Amino acid sequence: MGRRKIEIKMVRDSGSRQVTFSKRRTGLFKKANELATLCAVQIVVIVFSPGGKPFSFGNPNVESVTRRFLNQEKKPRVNTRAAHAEQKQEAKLDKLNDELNDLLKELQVEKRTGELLEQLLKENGMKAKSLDEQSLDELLMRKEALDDLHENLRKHLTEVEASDSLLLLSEKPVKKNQEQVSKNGKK
Amino acid sequence: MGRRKIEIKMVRDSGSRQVTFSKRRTGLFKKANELATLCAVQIVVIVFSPGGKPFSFGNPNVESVTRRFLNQEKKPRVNTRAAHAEQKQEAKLDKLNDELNDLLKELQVEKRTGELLEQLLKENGMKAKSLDEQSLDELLMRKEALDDLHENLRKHLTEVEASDSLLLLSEKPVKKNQEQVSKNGKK
DNA sequence: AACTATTTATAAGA
DNA sequence: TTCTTATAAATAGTT
Repeated sequence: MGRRKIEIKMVRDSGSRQVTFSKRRTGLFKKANELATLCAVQIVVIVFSPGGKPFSFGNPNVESVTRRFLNQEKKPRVNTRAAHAEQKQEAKLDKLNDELNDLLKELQVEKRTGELLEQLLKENGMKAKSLDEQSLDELLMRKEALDDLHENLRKHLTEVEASDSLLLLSEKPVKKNQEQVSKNGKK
Repeated sequence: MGRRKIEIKMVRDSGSRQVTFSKRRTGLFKKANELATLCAVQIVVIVFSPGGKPFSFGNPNVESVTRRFLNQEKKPRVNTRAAHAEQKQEAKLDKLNDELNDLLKELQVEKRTGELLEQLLKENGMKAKSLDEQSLDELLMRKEALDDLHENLRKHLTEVEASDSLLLLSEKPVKKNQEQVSKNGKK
């Protein structure tokens, strides 16, 4: 049977998802290592498994490359100084806050779905009857709507962040001889 | 002539090395994005080109994941005078980030519960049978674990809000859009 | 963990 | 940099 084409969207089954994660993490790290070797460049890959366990790869190591990235990004400073930096700071907070709100929204939807499912399950169990078409339909529709929401959220965040997260990070301070352009360092 | 096998060692010619870098960087970021999408995980890739130019990809963003990783590694805090304000700001960002991670964790649990319920529901519907003791037990245990997590999250959020979060959020003005200057690539 | 049928990635060449 | 193409590599579904 071999390999089959798949859609790039979250793998539903958690078991399969874990397997996919393991396989692809291995492949990704291998690719990262090849790139580092072939081109003699510094690289870092950090990924948290579905279970929250951290995995990382770094050439020559995670710390130094991360530090280089965080530090060198503060050079390209525009001259609006404090005002500019502050604006970026706000933008960053806005983003984190937006993410929080989006997640809260999604969590709410997820909980409602869970409640519905539990309810259906209980009724079904009590009556020892099978589900009717309507319930299944509603269930599937909710599931789809939820998946779409999640997908859109993820895509959106990736798009936005990928394009200017660096810019935001670049505003990071660390400039000692500057009054107080607080930002975040790595902590 | 198409693709040919190559040894994984530094490419001598700088021109070819740059070409190889560009192609593989694109491929690597694509893989990272697929992994993030397929498994709904946080990931960061940072790489410096042969010319020293930084490129990065992050889901949901570079900073959040980097912070999460560095935080868990536990870092000693360098501390000096002028760094006070900066530290404060940093602490706020860390808190927001922690909230984000907590929510992500809860969402994950919520989804797993949803999966389990859905599965049980389907099986039950197909077999037209009632739930067995074991399934109910597992369901209840999951419910409890979820409730505990939720409770902890609530406490945490309350704590944070009481101290800084609200102040922080209220401080920032209305969200203002800023043009995105994509300095270094991501894709 | 292995096994493969296929899909993807990519080294060369233009 | 972008495209084309022959092949090398990665990997989804199974066992």
